[in-house]
Amino acid sequence: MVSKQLSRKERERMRHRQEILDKALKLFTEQGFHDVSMQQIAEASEFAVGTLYNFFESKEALFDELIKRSGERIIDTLMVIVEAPGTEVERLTRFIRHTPVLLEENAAFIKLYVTELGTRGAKLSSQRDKENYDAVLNVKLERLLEDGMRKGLFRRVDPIIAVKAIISTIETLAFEIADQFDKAAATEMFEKVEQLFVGGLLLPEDQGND
Amino acid sequence: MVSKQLSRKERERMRHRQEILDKALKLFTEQGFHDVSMQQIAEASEFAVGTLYNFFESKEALFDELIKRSGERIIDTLMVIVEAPGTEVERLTRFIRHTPVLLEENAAFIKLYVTELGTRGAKLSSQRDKENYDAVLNVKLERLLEDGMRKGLFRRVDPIIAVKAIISTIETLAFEIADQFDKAAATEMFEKVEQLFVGGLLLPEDQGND
DNA sequence: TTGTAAAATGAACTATAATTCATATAATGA
DNA sequence: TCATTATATGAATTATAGTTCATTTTACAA
Repeated sequence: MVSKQLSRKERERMRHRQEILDKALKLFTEQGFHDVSMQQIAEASEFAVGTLYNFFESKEALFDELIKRSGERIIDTLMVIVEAPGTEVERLTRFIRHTPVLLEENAAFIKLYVTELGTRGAKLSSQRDKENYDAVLNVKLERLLEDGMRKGLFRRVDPIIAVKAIISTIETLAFEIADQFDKAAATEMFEKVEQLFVGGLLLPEDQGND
Repeated sequence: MVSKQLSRKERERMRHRQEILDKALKLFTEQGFHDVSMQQIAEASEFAVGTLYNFFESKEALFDELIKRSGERIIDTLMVIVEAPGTEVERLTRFIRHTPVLLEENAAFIKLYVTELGTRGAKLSSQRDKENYDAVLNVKLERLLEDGMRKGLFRRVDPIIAVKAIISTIETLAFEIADQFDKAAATEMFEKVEQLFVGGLLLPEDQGND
């Protein structure tokens, strides 16, 4: 919000920083946090190990930055979709259908996010961030379902369980196809997810509207 | 199948082996594969590091054994349930409802299984075993759903997606509660999962049968 | 051209942890 | 009791990887 005028040098530095992050993301995605060494990141980004430490406090700090950057962006996007105008059915539908777009733009990152921080495990400090994001998103989705039920759009189910089912399904499938991403295939896949959940949550008399 | 008559010495050795596995499981569950050292396992099981290597080729071999033992047993149990007699609705219901029982008997192991090998990641050699088990189980569940759809019991959805949704939801929730397991709470939780999926998959006219 | 500061370097240091193996201990049976 | 074998031990070895820092290189302005 503040800065706009960065000197050439500063911009250069940002670019270098980003290059390191990009290469690190690729490696972490392929091999996982533990199995990537700073040496490897240095070689991949064509800097010396020492240089990495000019940019990042530690290996974990580098990783955290990776998570924070893209993680926040993705969660923000989803948040906007969940809160957009429209009926609960429309909003839930859009939420599920948006996954392929996210995947297209962030395939490598999403794979990392899901592998290292996905609904399980708690090994890294950035796990905390992830949990905070998720908590907020989950609550919003729960509200969405509750509202939908109140209005008689959705069948009555436990909203907490339903949200967890939806999120874990999306994460799992997203992970599976993040490698060899194909937009058409992904779109088709998440339309089926939508059919499963929206079709399943919708009250019988409302089915076949879409 | 073969052995029954083990000498006292052999039995003793098996017991020691099992003690090591038990302590290792506990540690791996709490801290993850990478963050547990052979030293720690040695201390916990009250053997020397060298002794561990008399029982297991390597740290990874120890881990693999852990996965293989309980993993096979659990998958076998689930397989039996999926293939038991009854309508598709009953079989799917029993499958989902059986989770609390599994959790009760194998809380620590399930947590490990899900954390280190859960639907994501591919870091350890035992991942291969896990994938094989899962593949077989998934196919059986897919058949179950297909049969149910053919008979008009279930709404028509993509069975592959549906199975992945069911499995990932169960795994995620199982992981969440494996720590502080409470039978009653777990039972209630998985009844809700059942309502979500079975209630959602069931054709409208059949709802309210159970 | 040259002095200074910023950036980059990578060998060396440190820490950690898997694995080995010469040695000690215990069990067994003649 | 003693010889033999199996089992257990843990210090030493090896390997790996995160981190540091004295030195070099580069960028830039006077």
